[in-house]
Amino acid sequence: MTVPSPLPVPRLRFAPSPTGFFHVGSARSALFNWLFTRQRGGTFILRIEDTDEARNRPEWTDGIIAALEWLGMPPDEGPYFQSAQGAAHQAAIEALWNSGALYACGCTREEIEARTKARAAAGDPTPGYDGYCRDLGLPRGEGRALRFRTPDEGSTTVVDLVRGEVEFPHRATEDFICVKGNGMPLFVLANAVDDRTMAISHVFRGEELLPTTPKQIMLWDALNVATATDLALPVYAHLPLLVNEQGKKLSKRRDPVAVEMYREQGYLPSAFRNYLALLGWSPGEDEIVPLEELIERFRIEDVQRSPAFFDIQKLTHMNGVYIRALSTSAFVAESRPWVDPVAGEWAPGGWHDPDADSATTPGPPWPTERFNDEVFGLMAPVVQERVATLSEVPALVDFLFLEDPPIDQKGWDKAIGRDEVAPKLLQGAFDLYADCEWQRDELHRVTSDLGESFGRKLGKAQAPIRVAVTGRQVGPPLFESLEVLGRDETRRRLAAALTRLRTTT
RNA sequence: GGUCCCAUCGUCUAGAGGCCUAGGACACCACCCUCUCAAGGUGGCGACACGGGUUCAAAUCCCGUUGGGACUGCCA
Repeated sequence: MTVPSPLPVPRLRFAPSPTGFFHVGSARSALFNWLFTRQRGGTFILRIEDTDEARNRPEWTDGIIAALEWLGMPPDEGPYFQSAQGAAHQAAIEALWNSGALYACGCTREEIEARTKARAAAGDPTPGYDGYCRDLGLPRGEGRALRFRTPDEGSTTVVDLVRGEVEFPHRATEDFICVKGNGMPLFVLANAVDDRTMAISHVFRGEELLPTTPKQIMLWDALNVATATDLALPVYAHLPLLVNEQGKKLSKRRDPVAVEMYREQGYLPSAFRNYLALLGWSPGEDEIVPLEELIERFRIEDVQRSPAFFDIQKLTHMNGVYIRALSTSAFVAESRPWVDPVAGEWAPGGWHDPDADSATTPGPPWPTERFNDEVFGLMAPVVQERVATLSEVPALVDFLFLEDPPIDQKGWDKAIGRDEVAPKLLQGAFDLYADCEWQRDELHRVTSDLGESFGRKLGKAQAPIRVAVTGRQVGPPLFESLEVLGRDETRRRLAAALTRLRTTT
C-alpha cells in the first residue's frame, strides 16, 4: 500500500511595514492570508518590513502585533524582521552583481528628469530612466545605486489567482533600482529575497503591488540563475483596493483607517473580521457567517476584481447583530473596558455621548468606585439590544452610577420646561412611587394610570419622568431603569427636578 | 504622458450564455409593533456605463468608447 505524498504545506506571509497605525486594508490582506492558511493547514507568517529606518517606529510594530491578536489571527511564525535579513540580502546582491544582472548608476534624479524632458522635446515621450549608465561599466561605490538590467524585448506575465494572466511589456519597464546608493536593498528586492528564504508559497497582497510584481518575477528568475537554484515562484493573488466614498484608495491622512480606532469605538473582533471578509469576497447567501464557516467557504479564486468601499454603516449594523447575539454575561464582559476599566489592561480612550458635541470623553463618565457590577448586570439585557457599538454603553447606564446625572438642557426644555402638565406628572409620580410595589410591571401600571388621569398616553407621560431621573430623553426602558435605580433614589431625583423647576421658572 | 487594473441598485455583493420581468444585505422611505430609543415585522425606492459584434439566446464571450482607479520614489 502506498502512502499518498502529502500536499506541500502552504506558507503565507503578511508583510506590513511599521509606519503608522494598523490600516484596515492591511487587516483585510492579513485576513485573506490567514483564512487561506487555516483552510489548508498552512502557516501564517508575520514579517515586519522595517528597512526604511527613517519612518519605522517600534511602537507601530507593537500595534500590528496587538491588532492581529485582537482580530484573533496571531501569526504561526514570526514576527520576523526584514532588517535582520541583511546577510541574505547582501548575498543576493552579490550574486546578482556577479551574474551581470545589475549595473551601477550614478545619475541623480535631476539628471534623469532633464534627459526625460529633452527626450520629450525631441518627440520621444518614453518616461522613466533611459539606461544612461547601462553600458558604462561603472564600478560599485558609495552613492551609486544598482539597477536591474531589464530585457528590451518581450514581456513578463504575472499569473494571478484573482486577475488571471497580466502581461507587462519590457519596453515599458525601466531599469529599476533595487539597491540604494548606501548598499541597502529596496523593497522590490528585499521582499523577493525574503520570500525565497522563507519559502513562501503564496503571496496575497493589495492590488497596488501588481505593477511591481513583474519586476519581482524578473528578480526571482535572475536570482535562480545567479545562485544556480530553481526555486518556484510563489502563487500571486492581488486583492482589490479598499477605497473611500470618492473611490480613491483609503488614505491614512483623510480616512478613518486605523483598526485601533475601531477597537476603541467598541467593534467586536468577530464582527470586524466578518465585515472585512465581505470586502471583495462573498460567502454566498448569508453574510453573517461564523468564523469556522468563513474558513471553510473562503476561496481566493472567487475574490472580486473591482475595488470595495469600506462602509462603516454596514460594519456598524453587523456589529449590532453580533452584540445582540452575545450571551448577557459575554456582553457584560465585553463591555467592561468601557464601564469599568481594569488597571493595566487595554482600555478605550473614550465613550460615546450622544448629547455632547465631541464624540468622546476619556474613561467612563463616573468615578470607578461608584460602578457596581451587579447593578450593571441587571441593566445589561436591555442595554445590549440597544447598542451597535460598545462605546455607546456608558451613555445608557450612566444615570445609575452618577450621583447626579447631568440633565440635558434640550431634553429638559422639551419634556419639562415647555410642558405645563410636567410638574403635576412629576409630583404625581413622586407621590405614587412612595408606596407602590417597586417592580417594573407595577411601575408601568401606576405610571400609565397617572398619565391617563391627565389625559396622556404613557408615551407622553413618561417623558418628564425619564428626563428628571436619567437626564436624557432617550435611554433604556424606563421602568426597568427605575426598578434598578431604586425607590429612594428615584424619588430623590424627582424631588430635585421639582425644585429645579421652581427655581428656574 | 507611459504601463496596468476595473466597470451589476447610493454601498457591499449574487450572477461563471437560457433558471434574470437581475436575487440578498446595508442605507433610505412608509406602515405595523411599542413607555422613549432601539430591535423586530411588512412593503417600497433602486443597477447590468455606452456602442458594436458572436450566438437561436448575453449582465454573462469578443472588440471599441467612455468613466474610474493603481503604479510610475535611492518609500514599502
